[in-house]
Amino acid sequence: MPFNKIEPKADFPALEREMLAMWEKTGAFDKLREINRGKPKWSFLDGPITANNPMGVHHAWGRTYKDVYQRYFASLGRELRYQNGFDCQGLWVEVEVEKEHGFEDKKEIEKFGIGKFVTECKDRASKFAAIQTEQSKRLGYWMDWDNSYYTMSDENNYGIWAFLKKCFEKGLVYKGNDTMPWCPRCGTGISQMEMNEGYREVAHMSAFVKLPIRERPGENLIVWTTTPWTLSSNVAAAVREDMTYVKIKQGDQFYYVGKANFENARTHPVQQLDLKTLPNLMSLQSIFKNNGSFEVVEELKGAALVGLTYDGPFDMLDGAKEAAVAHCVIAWKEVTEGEGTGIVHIAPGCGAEDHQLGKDLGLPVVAPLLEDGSFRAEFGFLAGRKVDGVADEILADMKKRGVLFAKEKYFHRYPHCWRCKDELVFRLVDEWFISMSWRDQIVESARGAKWIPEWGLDREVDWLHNMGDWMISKKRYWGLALPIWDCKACGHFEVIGDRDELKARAISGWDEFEGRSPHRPWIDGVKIRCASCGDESVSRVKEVGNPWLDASIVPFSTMGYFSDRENWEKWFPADFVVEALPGQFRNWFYALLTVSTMMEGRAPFKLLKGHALVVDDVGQPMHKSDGNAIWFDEAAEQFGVDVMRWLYASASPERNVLFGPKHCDETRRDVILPWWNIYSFFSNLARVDGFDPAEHTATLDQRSLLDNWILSDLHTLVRTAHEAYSSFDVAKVCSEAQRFIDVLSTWYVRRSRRRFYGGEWSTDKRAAYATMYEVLTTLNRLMAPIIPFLSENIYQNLVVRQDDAAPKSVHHVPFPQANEGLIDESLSQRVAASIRIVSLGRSARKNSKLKVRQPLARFVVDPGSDTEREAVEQFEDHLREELNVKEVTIASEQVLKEFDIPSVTISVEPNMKTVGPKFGRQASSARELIAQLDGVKVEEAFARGETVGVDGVEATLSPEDVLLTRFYGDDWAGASDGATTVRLDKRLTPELRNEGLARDVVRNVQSLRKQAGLDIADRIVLGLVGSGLEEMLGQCGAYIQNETLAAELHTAAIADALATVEVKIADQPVSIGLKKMA
RNA sequence: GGGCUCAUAGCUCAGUUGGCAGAGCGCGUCGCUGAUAACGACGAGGUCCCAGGUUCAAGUCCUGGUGGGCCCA
Repeated sequence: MPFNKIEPKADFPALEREMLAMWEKTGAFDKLREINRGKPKWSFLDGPITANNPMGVHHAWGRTYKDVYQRYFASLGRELRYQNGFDCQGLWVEVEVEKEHGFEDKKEIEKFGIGKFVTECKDRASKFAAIQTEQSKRLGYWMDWDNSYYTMSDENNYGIWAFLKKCFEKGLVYKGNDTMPWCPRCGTGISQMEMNEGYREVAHMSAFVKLPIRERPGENLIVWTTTPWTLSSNVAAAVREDMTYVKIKQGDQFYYVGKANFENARTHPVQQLDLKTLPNLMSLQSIFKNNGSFEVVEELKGAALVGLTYDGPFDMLDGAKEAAVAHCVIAWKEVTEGEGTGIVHIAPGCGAEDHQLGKDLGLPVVAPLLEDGSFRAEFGFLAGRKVDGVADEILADMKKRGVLFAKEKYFHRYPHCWRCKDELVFRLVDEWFISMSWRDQIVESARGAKWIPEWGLDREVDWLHNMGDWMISKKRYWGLALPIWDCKACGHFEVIGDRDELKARAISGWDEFEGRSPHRPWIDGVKIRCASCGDESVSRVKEVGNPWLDASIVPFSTMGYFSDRENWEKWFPADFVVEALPGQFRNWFYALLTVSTMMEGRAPFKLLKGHALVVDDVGQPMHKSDGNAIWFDEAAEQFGVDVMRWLYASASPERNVLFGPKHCDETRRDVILPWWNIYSFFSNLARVDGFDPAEHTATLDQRSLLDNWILSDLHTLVRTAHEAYSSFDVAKVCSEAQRFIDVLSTWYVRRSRRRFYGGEWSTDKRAAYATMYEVLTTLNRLMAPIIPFLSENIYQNLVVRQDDAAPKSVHHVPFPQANEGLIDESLSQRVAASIRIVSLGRSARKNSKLKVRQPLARFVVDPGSDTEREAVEQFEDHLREELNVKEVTIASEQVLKEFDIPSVTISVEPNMKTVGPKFGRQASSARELIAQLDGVKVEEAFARGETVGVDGVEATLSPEDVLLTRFYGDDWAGASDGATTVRLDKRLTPELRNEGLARDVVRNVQSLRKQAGLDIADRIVLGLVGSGLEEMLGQCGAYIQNETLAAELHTAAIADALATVEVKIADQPVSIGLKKMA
């Protein structure tokens, strides 16, 4: 079948959709799996994507990597699992469902019904998994989409039970309490990892509060807080023993504060907000001044205050009773001289550090808040009030009672719920934990895998060492049902390891549960008998599990660990995992390693590769709320996914990728379009010429030097691509391929173009076609993992249409092997040299304002190396044509004389690479002295085999120590680069001048032909009117007629011209007119 | 507060064992005109963040800063 006619302006998104449909119709993916079935395995483990929203462009980076490497290993004949994962359970899904219903808090969920709510969460995850599946297909991501894993599956959930049971058996599961960040709206604790993501800068009304010292009437401590509600739970006041404090007298009262704190200028600790618009903070000193005159009466060490007792601000509330008797000044080394008063309000029930300190010192804990962030009944006027609305009232109340010293609006970073954006509070809660006492084992697992980049391992180990015990519970609804049955009667708890165990242990509720997924609320009805006290109403704890558990059991649950161990052993551990780096050290990677170490004592992957983030055009993180996020679908249809994939594949993995229209355009222009242009150039010619790849072949010795060169470079590229792909460095494949495309376009095709024109199938034409065909099909296969659509489209035309026996998809073709026999390093170097010399020639022309259109008599090359000399000899024709000269000559003494090339002046520059070591300490001064040498004399001396001395220094110069730069006479245009010098003869004979004029005329006529809408083959009558054209026409008339298909050439205006134009040629006005031949 | 990391052209980034500061984009000039809304060439553009130090020689090595980013506390 003939080759397709290729439109130069391609609609890539449309082309991609066509290929998608074709794959779908022909079952191309299934066919690939069939081809590789039973072959050596390559195990990829997919980190599940959160199935809660449609994909953004940022998801496409990681997925591009996943698909690229899968396609590469498939092309090597490896069997793959192709299993995609969806992360389904967790708060983020709940939040969206809540939003849909407009729920404000957990009460509304319970009113709505946990069962209905959980079902909707499930449905939402399924819905977006389906949407993401379609989007992933559009990305060209080849996966076994009917076999994706879902973290909400029974297999996955029961798998986690098994893990937790193991932890339990080792005594690592415990119920703990801690003061932790809590989201009052979501009614759940926020883990350390989650909190890191939620900091925002906000203003709070802060309070300076008086604490009257019981032992010393009239004397007060002053503490400061940005969270006045915590004052209700104050237990102690902390000072640093070695810090200096001042005692200040104001009116009839005395106050204690830190000396440095007292004197410090204060600032808001914010970075993002516009600092100029922030109100200034008053120093503590100024705050005193505001209250009237004062005087510092004494300086003392903090130690002098320790042990004093004081009256708390809310001792009258029932809830604070226990603390009231305990109020005392304690020593704490964390107290600072920076912000605050130097005396720190300690509320162990309202702050993590406070809680730790309280534990250490055995202080009572006052926990004032309920789950929903409201005050407990024992807190008097605050009872039932939500914590986020009481600051003003608390301040007003303290003011009324005279214990408020001052208040002030204060801007700072404060943690917020990463999902609902509400402010977090610190709250004392019971949660379930896995002890990390065995962290060293996990570290060992981490070390057992290879990490790219290498520092990833260090980062992970660092995290593992610092990580506290893993809080695995969440007081929510949609998630793993923690398999912990906790006996209310005796406090004994146990972990159930799987469904069968639960069935065996169940004494009630099983029948209702049977047939349900192990989720709330259905699982909650199953009761067991307490193994310790025999109580028969032991229920599961209410909590659900941390979602990172869900994602981390997958190396086991998805590979058949619990159902088909033999199969599991074939795929575990995974050969490859690739995910975005930031965050995952403390999330998925951490959890994966923890679970897998518990289950099998080793990492679940052999190699982990990480990459950075996708940010917008100007480097800012993409956020839906900032309006700079780009949805995947939009980008896919605007730029095409091949462009997107190339952009991602070519990016440096450790650096954030800037994604935006500008960068997509750049990628398209730099890579996709040049590649397409080369391809369409070939296909269109092949179509017209009736090229048949089976028939029009060429042996190596029938091919031209250029052919052998491009084949050499091609196979070097194949070799490099293999190395790069298999070391997971696709960016290198991209950069090398791009370099190849560039040289293919700008040299091979450019230089070979004419070989494709003309009718007969000469040996040379066959060679050109055969070579081009091999280059295109090979390069196409090479890039197929990166740009699967475009390469498929090209393959269908270049191969499938020509050969019925060929594999039906480019992705079924084995990856090409480098033919080392075709690689000729020295030929590549010679071609590179010829390209360099042409570039020098162009530079010389440019410097002397001699346009390429003007033919010149002679190009003289003084080669800088043997390679260049050979290049000039071998590629003389190319040099002549590219530079439009009549002759190319290699410089020699005889040549210089013969063509009257004047002696040149030469400047001398030191080559510091050799001069440095040789001159040592004197190198600097030598450098200047050398530059002043007479270059001609230096060159002559070298020519005689002598070295050259430099005044004032001892060593002498050899040829390799200096660079000599030549200057050329009036008749010559020259350029030099290193040791290479080229010269162009600037002298124009009348014949040369005429030829130049003729080419000017031709160019203008061609442009006029195009304007007039003539077909390439139309013949014309041409009229030229202008002074001084006769001689030129006499010499070059035939040439002009030939080039412009002018059957007639007149030196008079054409009477009924189709088009005319007035131009200037060699500064002379010329009128050109033409009409179509009848 | 501690650790890691980055800082090079207007932009995005290379720069290996220390040895004449680079690429692409953008910009400017020009060319080509049967790859044509395409393509090519040439050019301009630098306080290599700052200050010290080592060295004949520092973008590169060392020390200390400044400024960004990430992580931890």
